[in-house]
Amino acid sequence: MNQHKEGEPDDRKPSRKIADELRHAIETGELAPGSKLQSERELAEKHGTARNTARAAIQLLAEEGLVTPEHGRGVFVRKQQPLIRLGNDRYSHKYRGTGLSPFLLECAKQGKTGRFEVLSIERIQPPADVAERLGVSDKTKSVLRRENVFWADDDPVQRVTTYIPWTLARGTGLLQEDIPHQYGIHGVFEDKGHVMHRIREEISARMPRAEEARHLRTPPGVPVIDVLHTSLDQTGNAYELTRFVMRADMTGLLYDVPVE
Amino acid sequence: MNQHKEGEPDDRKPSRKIADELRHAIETGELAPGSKLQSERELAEKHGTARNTARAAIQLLAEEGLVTPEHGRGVFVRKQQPLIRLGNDRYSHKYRGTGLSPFLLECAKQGKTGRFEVLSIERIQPPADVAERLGVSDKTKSVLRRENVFWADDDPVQRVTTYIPWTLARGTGLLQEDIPHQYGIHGVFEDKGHVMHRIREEISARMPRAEEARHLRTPPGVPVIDVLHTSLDQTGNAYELTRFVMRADMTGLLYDVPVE
DNA sequence: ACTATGAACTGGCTTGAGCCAGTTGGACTG
DNA sequence: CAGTCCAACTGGCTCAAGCCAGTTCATAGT
Repeated sequence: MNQHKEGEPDDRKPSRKIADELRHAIETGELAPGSKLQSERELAEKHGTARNTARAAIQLLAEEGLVTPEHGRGVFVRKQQPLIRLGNDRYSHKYRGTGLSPFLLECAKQGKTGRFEVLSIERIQPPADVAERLGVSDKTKSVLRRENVFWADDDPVQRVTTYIPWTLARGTGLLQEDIPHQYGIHGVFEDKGHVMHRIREEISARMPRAEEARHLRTPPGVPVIDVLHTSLDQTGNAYELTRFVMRADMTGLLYDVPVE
Repeated sequence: MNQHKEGEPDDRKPSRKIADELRHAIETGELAPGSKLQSERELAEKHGTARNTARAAIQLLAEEGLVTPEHGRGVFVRKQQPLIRLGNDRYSHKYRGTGLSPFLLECAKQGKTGRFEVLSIERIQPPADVAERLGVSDKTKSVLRRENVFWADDDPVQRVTTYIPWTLARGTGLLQEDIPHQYGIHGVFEDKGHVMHRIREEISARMPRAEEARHLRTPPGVPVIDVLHTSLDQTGNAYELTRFVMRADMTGLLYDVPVE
């Protein structure tokens, strides 16, 4: 149980020592996922340290994402749930016109109820990175922005922001809230001569901004995956851009693509 | 500068108040990337709090990835560097046999010197997820594992672990340390009748495990991107598997793929 | 011109005390 | 029996003090 070799002086800081011991117990399954740790006060007494020190140890584990403290209840070993995997096939032709949403299908596959919520639909001035990728030169309120949040049961899972050049979006009904995200809108683009031919997705990960953490209710120690998606038509023209900000503890990505 | 509305009582915790003020200064550019914050002791005195409280504020920002404390030097606003973007075209035929490595090319593009280091090459018993995806049923030391670390200048950037069924790897020279990662090895597979036809990549993000944080020297508040790559031949057979663990503050992914 | 020393700064970590705010479950009340 | 209330638990946060360990740089000694 104790990590240090006999004979050698153990010069680890007390907080690290407690953290190492707990981590070891978690990794060996001695502390099962979902189970409750000893309370801060108990840990402190057991190791002969101040409560602050036990607390620091727990924070170390929380930062690694191993553990989630819950105010008034205790500290729990995080159980990693199966990820909702969004694949590049979510834009596949096979879904077009079926009314099926890959996100909702994935939720169903895991016995969860998926839904989405429209935060806002506005005609705005695009941020620089969006304007650049959409090739929008005139910046004055030239894009339609639609902001959705997707839920699985009672957890917000991803925030989806779609940008569409206003010239494409005008008079299409895209302002209506009952169009289920981008899965229902691609017909509109085809009517205007833009058939989705390729997609380009720039992926990065980071800790959530304060506002994103509020929206997505991410526990501490959970990063987000940030996907900047661009839809290209046959001529390589970008006609639609979507930014996904996804909770990394609930979602993942899957690409199954040909080698070119 | 102060975030709270006049007249209303400001019931934010002192640590959050300090953090909010600093965050605001960072977001407005008042505190430029790379610049040094006031010391913990100064911040504490300025806000009339204990040093612990100023310290807690800084830790909040560090968890968000806005700031990096450096022992003995100070706390600095993190400057986000351009990401080294690895695309799905890194497996493209255009690189085959050229000796060019997309990773090293990306480094060069940013004026950095890329190199790689071989941690280990061993014949081992595969972990369950690897065995499953490779379709290896006999688990006894049936795969070759090769572990590399890629560097850009003096920063470790990604840890790359390649698994190859031993039946494929035997007698191929893959045990040699001077083969530059997987970029040089695909010819071997073609000799054995496995031409790379599709790739399948499962992507997730998380905080680094303690050991990964040591290897990659990730500052606190920096997650890793975890990519499980599988190479498939014409018959859909998985003949090679590679796991990338990448520092999210230095690397990103790019997929430019056809819609099928 | 070089090197060694050390003071004065930085963050890292701990102590032990206290109060606040959610949560839980049992006892008491209608 | 259903509800209310409260004690005892949980983590959240703060204080004021102290010591340790890196870093930096001016100064003193070669």
